[in-house]
Amino acid sequence: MANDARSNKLDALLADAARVFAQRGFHRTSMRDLAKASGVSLAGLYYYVESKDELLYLIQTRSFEAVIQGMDERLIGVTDPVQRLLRFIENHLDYFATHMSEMKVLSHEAGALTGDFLHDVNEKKRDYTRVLMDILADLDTTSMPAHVNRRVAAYSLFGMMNWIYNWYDPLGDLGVEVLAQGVCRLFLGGYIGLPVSEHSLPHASAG
Amino acid sequence: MANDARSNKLDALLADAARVFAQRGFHRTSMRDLAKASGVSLAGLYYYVESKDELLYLIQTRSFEAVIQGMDERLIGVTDPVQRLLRFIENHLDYFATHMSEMKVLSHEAGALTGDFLHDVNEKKRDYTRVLMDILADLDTTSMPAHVNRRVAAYSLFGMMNWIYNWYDPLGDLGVEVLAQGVCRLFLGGYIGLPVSEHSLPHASAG
DNA sequence: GCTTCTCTTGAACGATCGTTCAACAACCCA
DNA sequence: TGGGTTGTTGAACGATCGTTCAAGAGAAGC
Repeated sequence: MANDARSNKLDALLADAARVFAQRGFHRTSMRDLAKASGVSLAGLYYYVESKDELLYLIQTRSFEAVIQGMDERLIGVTDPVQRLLRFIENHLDYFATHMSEMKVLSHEAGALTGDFLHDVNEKKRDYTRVLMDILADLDTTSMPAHVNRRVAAYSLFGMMNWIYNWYDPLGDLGVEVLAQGVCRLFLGGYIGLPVSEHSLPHASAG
Repeated sequence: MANDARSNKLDALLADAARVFAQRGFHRTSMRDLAKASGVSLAGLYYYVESKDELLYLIQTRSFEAVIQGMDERLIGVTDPVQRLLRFIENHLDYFATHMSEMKVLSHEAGALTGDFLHDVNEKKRDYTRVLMDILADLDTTSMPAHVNRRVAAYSLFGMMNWIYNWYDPLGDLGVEVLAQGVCRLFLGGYIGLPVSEHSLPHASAG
C-alpha cells in the first residue's frame, strides 16, 4: 500500500529525528538539520509532519505508548507486589537501554511540548506514575511499613531510571542486567528492607 | 566601591536569568526575555556579561561551587563513611531545595554548554562524583559488600537527587526533611542494607 | 496520450535570534 | 567648571529560524 510506504518513511524520519534531538537537543536542532540527517529536503519534511512540535510529540507519545504496552504485558497475571515492582523496573530499563535516543527525548524534552501535545503526554505520565504508586501501596500493606514517603519513593525510582541517559553507555562495559539488578536492589532494599535474591531479579531480556 | 555595585548587579542578573532559564529553558529564552525580566535594556546586559553562553556558565559554575563548598564544610572531621554519605546527601538536597532554579539549570542545561565552559563544569562534576565514589568505596570495606555495582549506585543516587526539579515543589506539603530522609533511607537501605535510625538522619537545616 | 495522485523540491517569506555600536546621562575627582 | 570613568540605551546588523508554496517528477489508472 502507498499508505504503508508513507508510514514506514515517517517511522524512519522519527528515528532519525530522535537521534539528532537526543544529541543536540530539541531547540538547538533545526529542521534543516533533520533534513540533512534524514536525507529529505527541508520542504519534504512537511509532507510527513505538520510542524517541528508535532515531530517531537510523535517521538514522545509513541515511545511512551511502547513503554506502557510493554509494562501491561509484563504485569499480566502477576499479583505479588514485589514481582510486579521488579517487572515494572525491568520493563522501564529494558526499553530505556534499547531506545536511548527516544527515551532521552522523552525524559529531557518534556518541557518543550506545549498545548494539547503537552496535555496528552502528561496524561500518559500520570497514568504510568499511578501504576507505580499503586504497586507501592500494595507493598505497604503486605510488607513492613516503608518509613519512606511514597511519593518520594516513586519519584526517586523514576529519578534513578530516567537519569541514566546522562551517564549510561549501552555499548560500554556495564551490561543492562547489572544496571537493572542494581536499581532493583537499591530500591527494594531501601523501600522495604528486602534483600533481593539472585533468582527473583529481572533477567533483563532485550526488547 | 564601584566594583561592588557592579558585582551586586551581576549577582541579581544571574538570579533573574536562572529563574527564567529554569522556567522556559535556556534555548527558548532570548536575551530580550532576560532584559525584560531583569529590568535592563537588551544592550545593557552586555555590560555585565560577554555572551548568553557566559551567562549560563556563570549560573552553573557558581552554583556548583557553592554545592562543593557546602559539602567540604560538612565533611570536615567526619570519618565514618555512613555519616559522610548522609552529609553528602543532606548538603546536596538542601542546596537543591533552596536554589531550585539554579540547580535545575545546572542539571538540565548541562548539554547547552560548549568549549571551555563545558570543560570547566565537567571537571567540577568529575571531582564531585569522585568524592561520592570514594565514600562508597569506604562503605564497601567497612560494611558488608554491597552487591550493587558502585557506579550504578553512585549515578542512581545522583538520579534520585537531580530529578527532583521535575516534580518537587519546595512550597508544597512535602518538607525538605521528608525528602532528604526518604532519599537517605532508600539509598542506605538499598546499598548496605542499613536501616537508618531516626537520630542519624540529616536534620535538613536550611542553607 | 492524458489525467490524477503521491511524493519531492528550490526558493522565498516574515519573524526572531545574539550581538554590536555610537551616543548619552550620571557621577567622581581635580 | 571641565574631563574621565561608569552605566545605560535605541537602533541596527547579519544570521538563522520554522514554515509555505508553486512547480515538477514519476508512477498508476483510464
